Amino acid sequence: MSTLSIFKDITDEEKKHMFHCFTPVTKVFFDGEIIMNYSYKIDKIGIMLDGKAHLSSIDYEGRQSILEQLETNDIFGEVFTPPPENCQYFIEADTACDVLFIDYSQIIKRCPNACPEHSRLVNNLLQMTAAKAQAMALHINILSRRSTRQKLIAYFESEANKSKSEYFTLPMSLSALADYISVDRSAMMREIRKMKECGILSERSGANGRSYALTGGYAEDL
Amino acid sequence: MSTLSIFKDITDEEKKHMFHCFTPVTKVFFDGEIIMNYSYKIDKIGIMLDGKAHLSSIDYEGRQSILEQLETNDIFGEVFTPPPENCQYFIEADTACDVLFIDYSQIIKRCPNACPEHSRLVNNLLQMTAAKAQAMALHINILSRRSTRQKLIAYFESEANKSKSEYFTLPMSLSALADYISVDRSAMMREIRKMKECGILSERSGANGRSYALTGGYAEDL
DNA sequence: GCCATGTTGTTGCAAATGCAACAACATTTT
DNA sequence: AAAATGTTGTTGCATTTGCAACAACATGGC
Repeated sequence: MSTLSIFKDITDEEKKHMFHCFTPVTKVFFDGEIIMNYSYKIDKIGIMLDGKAHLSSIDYEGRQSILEQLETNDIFGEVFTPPPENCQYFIEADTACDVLFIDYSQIIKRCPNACPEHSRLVNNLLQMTAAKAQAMALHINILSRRSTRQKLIAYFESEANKSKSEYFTLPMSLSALADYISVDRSAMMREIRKMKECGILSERSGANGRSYALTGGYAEDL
Repeated sequence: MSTLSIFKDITDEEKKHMFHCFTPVTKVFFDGEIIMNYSYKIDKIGIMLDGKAHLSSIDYEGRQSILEQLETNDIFGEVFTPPPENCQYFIEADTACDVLFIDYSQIIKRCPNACPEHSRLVNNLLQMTAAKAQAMALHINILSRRSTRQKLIAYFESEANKSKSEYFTLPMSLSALADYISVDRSAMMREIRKMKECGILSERSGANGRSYALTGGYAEDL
């Protein structure tokens, strides 16, 4: 897969020209900072140029869910993820982050200059949005499983696929994973223990933390 | 909101010109027909010109989920919703459907003719993909609720918002709704009954079927 | 009419889950 | 070093949920 980036096929020279059409703003955030607070009617979209963050939801009862994990070249914004009522959505930096902000309306309005860089940027954004849809589809696939074990297996399978090796390291803490798959953390821990006892999940510790692997035959297992 | 459509701001004359860049195919499907079977590596995207359909997932245990409801001007395809392993995905028509198919690769490749209609089409597709992301975000918001009641409330709230009236009619059967919110149908029926008893949900029958309404105070209710 | 099919509605029961509460441990701050 | 913070790991218990199985009803085809 060719690297997906907002400025793919756009040179620095062309960028300057493009900035006549809209005025992008870059900003740096530190670990733990709130990058964007989803109120209503913000039409700015964010592009993660570098760093990691996540989109959290907190409902009126204080329950937290992790809706998205954001890495380099991911996009975010209310245009893609409008918050429902009674819910607070916000992007929180997990590392230092470089973020580019653009007005969505400026992107999709018909460019009066008809500049080719503009349309190339829209093309890139389409691809990044498609990639976002893929990430969301994976999340839906996981959440639509009816049991905690099935959710874990679906998540672990996708991680195993990404890592290309049998073992994979989790990109987040177990607490965060529980929020991502939307189950109670203690229930998830209990289920992970059971899966280890059943022999369908194995864990090992290495230099760079712990890693896990699904061990064959879990498909047939209840 | 301006109507979102694949050919927005593109005249019939321009369409002909555009067809030099890529070769769209339209096809008609009948109620119940399979519009697209997601195997791997199909890069065609579909645009629902008219009609309704849904994306179903069936896992290796035969469990069915409804991942997406598709209406006029919605888009679909593996580029947005790649199927995981051990899972079968397919689009099934719920009514008669007119569908337009385009190769995704033909859309995103740099247009050698640099035709303005092409970039307008990409612009439209970006907006349709953003709309798709919004629909998926809503689904994730519903599925991330921890109890059946919370899922139902989240779903009903979104339907109530759409209908602008207090009462709303369900766009699908209760069986399909259970698949969409990923809970057991009998458990869902049980919960709906309890919600009616509690007085947080009311149902009425009219000429065009049944409609429901959330009645105040459900937020505080356990 | 009759049959096949699909939806709605219900129940019992075993199992899974959420919740609350706690302990052990690691990491960072003061 | 001590304190504060966050993660991992555990348990008991009440409740919710999934599952299987069934009945009532509507719909469409023959």
